[in-house]
Amino acid sequence: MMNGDPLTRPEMAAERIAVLARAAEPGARLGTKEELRATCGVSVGTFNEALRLVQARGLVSVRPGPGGGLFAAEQSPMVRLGHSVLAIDADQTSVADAVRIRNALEALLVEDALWHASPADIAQMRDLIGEMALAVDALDSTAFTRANWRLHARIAAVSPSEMLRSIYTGLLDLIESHTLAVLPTGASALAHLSQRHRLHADLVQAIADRDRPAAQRLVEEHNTTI
Amino acid sequence: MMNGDPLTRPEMAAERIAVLARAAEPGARLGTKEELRATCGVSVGTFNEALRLVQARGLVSVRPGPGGGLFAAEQSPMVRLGHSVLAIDADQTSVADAVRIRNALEALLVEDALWHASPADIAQMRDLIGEMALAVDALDSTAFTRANWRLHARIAAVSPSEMLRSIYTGLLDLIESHTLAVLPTGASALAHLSQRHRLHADLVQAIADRDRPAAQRLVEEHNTTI
DNA sequence: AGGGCATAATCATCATGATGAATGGAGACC
DNA sequence: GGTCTCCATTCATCATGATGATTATGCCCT
Repeated sequence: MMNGDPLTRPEMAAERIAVLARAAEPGARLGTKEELRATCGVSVGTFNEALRLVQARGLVSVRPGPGGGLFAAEQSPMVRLGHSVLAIDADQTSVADAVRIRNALEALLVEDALWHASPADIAQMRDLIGEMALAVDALDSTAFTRANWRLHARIAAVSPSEMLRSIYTGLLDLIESHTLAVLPTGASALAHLSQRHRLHADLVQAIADRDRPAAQRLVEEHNTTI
Repeated sequence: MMNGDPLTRPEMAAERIAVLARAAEPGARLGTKEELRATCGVSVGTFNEALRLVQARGLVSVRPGPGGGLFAAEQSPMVRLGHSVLAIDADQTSVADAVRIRNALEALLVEDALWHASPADIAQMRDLIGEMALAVDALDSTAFTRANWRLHARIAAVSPSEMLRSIYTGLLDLIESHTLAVLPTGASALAHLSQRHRLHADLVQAIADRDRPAAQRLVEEHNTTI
């Protein structure tokens, strides 16, 4: 199933069905299961496995009864978006891309936090700022980075937009999984961590104060300095 | 498979396996197919269908031989991102959200176009600007909007970041599928379309001139006026 | 014309058995 | 110790048959 692996028989059959479904008008009848199974040249069980795969992708629907069988379905736009993300070649993906997109979305999330953050939300953000401060004191840049990510995830959680949250936290996850190995250490790290901590504390304060101009300035600074 | 439909037997079994896989450490052995099939309480064929589903989601891997069977896999971050997008409840998704996220990404794409657009790319953008002009003359706001979307898709296609392109065009697709029914008509539309056309033509000119400040100003204007 | 019923088509799921391939581990040999 | 072979384990795919559910259509009755 992963890029580069040879396709299993059900996967090949699924791809065959997908090609037929995409070439048809939405709602068009593709044929009975038996007819399509013969077209794919696989056994009944293997065909059923393939069918599960293409149904899960929203490409076909299946009906019993006279005139029944397989019908081309139109993937909903959300499903298309999900599958286009799944189809991204992981080898062509850089952390820099993810960071860049994430930074573009940061401003939206802070905007949402200005409007939607409750006192309880802000208290939790402050807890995380406290954890970041402990990490600075301990000169532990790994712990600092982790707390920092948790702070950003917490800010994101305030947004009422599920789509925005999902995309953002997915990107954060991707960045996390690639970044832990290259964290700065040493005396210069202390100044950097302190500065970074200050920036985040000021950001949370701007959210708590509902101070949009300050928040926007801080996001801009956040996104243009590492 | 869609939200709200009763789960089929293979889907229920797949969910059961997914729960087990997520609860385990990556790489941990979950058991033989036969053991897990008994746990799920389904027939062999149904279990195999379920297994295809969870394998496709990157949650398990399967090995033959002594000590073989099912193993918990760790979804790659890209796969997690794709599935989190797939899991977004379509009923909770608004076009306004999609537009907002798309606008945030627009600046990145224009930035990429400034650096990566070839003369051929720019010529094609200009063709689309020409189509938009024809639509203004014909007072056809549907055709204008379509040409406008194609222009944006064309600008996006210049970006070397597959991730950015995929997310952006998926959002554009989502916006397209929801928006066609509410386009303005009438005399006021002419002034609006002309202004909008002018804005896009200036944007393409800024890209062609590699004029970053102008491009940024135009994106900002693009994103703050409808 | 509308509603209900019967029939046929088609699918969802179940059950069973078989062959060939892939894998890991143990034992034998150098 | 390293390598190779053999054996047992386990899976991938195939084949066949069955039952019960769902669906569309046609016919009959009111």
